[in-house]
Amino acid sequence: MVYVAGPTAVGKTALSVALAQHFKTEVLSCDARQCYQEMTIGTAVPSAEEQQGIPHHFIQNQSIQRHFGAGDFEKAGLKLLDRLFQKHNTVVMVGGSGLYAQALIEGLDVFPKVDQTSINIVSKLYQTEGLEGLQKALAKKDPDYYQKVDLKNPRRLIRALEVCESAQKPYSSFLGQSAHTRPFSTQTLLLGMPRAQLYERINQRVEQMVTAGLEEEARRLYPYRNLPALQTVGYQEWFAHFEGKLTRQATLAEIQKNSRRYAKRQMTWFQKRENMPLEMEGLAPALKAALELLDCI
RNA sequence: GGCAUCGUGGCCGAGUGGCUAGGCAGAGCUCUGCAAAAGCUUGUACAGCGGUUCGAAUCCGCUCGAUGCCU
Repeated sequence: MVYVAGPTAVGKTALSVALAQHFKTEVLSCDARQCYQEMTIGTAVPSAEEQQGIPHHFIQNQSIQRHFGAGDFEKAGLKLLDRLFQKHNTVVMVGGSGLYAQALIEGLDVFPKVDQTSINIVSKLYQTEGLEGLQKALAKKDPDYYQKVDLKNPRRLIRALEVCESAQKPYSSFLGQSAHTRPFSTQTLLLGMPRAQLYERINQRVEQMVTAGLEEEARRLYPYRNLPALQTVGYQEWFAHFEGKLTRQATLAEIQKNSRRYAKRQMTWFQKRENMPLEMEGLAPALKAALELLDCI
C-alpha cells in the first residue's frame, strides 16, 4: 500500500490518482469527512473529473446519521483491502485523517464494544459533575491510565471511562494487548509545502468552495448541525452565521483560519510519525520509479 | 492657530503609584474509536525624552502622533 499523506490542500488527490493510474489500481480514502454522502463541497470530495475514472473507496459511502469512527474504518478498510489485493499488487490510500491511517496501517488495539448504557452513564457524569467528576472516576477505575492521559481533555477521559464501564475492566488493560499483523506493507509519502504557500492555497480553496455553493450546502445540513459529522470546518462557521453570530465576510475568514489551524495540527501529527520529509532512500524501487515518472522526485 | 480627549505586546482590551489582567491571532505541542474532533503550552507590552518618588503604564513637563470641537 502506498499512503499519500499531508495537510489539507497540499495536493494529495492529484498525486494519489496519478499513482493509481500508474499502478492500474484503486484508491482508498482515509478521510473522516469525505466518507459522508451529504457533504461534498466543504469536504473537498474529489470530483468525477479529478478521479479520472479510478475507483475510489470510502468516498461518500455513508450517511452522516450513522456513527462511524476510526475503529469502524479499520475493520471496513481491512476487508476492502483483502478484496483489492486479490486484483492488485499495489493499492493507494490517501487522506488527511491521521488516526484513520494509523488504524489501518498499524492497527488499533481491540477494545470491547461500548454499549449505550455506558455511554449514558459517562455522559451523565460529565453533565452533572463536569471534568472533575470524570477525573475522579478514572482515578478510581483506571489509575494507570489516569497517570498518562491528558486530564484536561474530556474526550479522552470519556472514551476511557466508557470502555471501563462497558468492560468492567480498566481501559489501559487493553492497550498493547493485540498483535497487529497486516498482509501488506505500507510506504508513506508525506507531502509538504512551505507554510506560506500552503496557507495561500487554503485561503483560495475556501473561496472557491464558497463560490461553488458551500453556504447552500451548509444550510441544507443545518438541521443536522449537532451530529458528530457536522462538527466540521466549513460548516460550523456557517451555522454560526445562520444564527446571526457571524457576518458573511467573517464566516469566510473563520473558515480560512480554522482550515489553516487544521492543517497545522495535521502537520504536527504526521511529522511526528513519518520522519521522512520526502526522503527517497527507503522507497520501494517500483514506487520510486513511479514517482520519477510522475516527475515528483 | 486655540481648546479638549487620547496614545498599553500583531489586534482588541482592563488597569490611575508597588503584588507581571484577560481575550483573539500567531507559534509550538498532545492525542489508540466523535480526529476537519478534543485538549495543552507560549509574549513582562505600556509613544519618545526628561522630572517627581524608595518605587511610574499610572503623577508633572516637553516632544511626537491620533481624534474631536472652535477660529
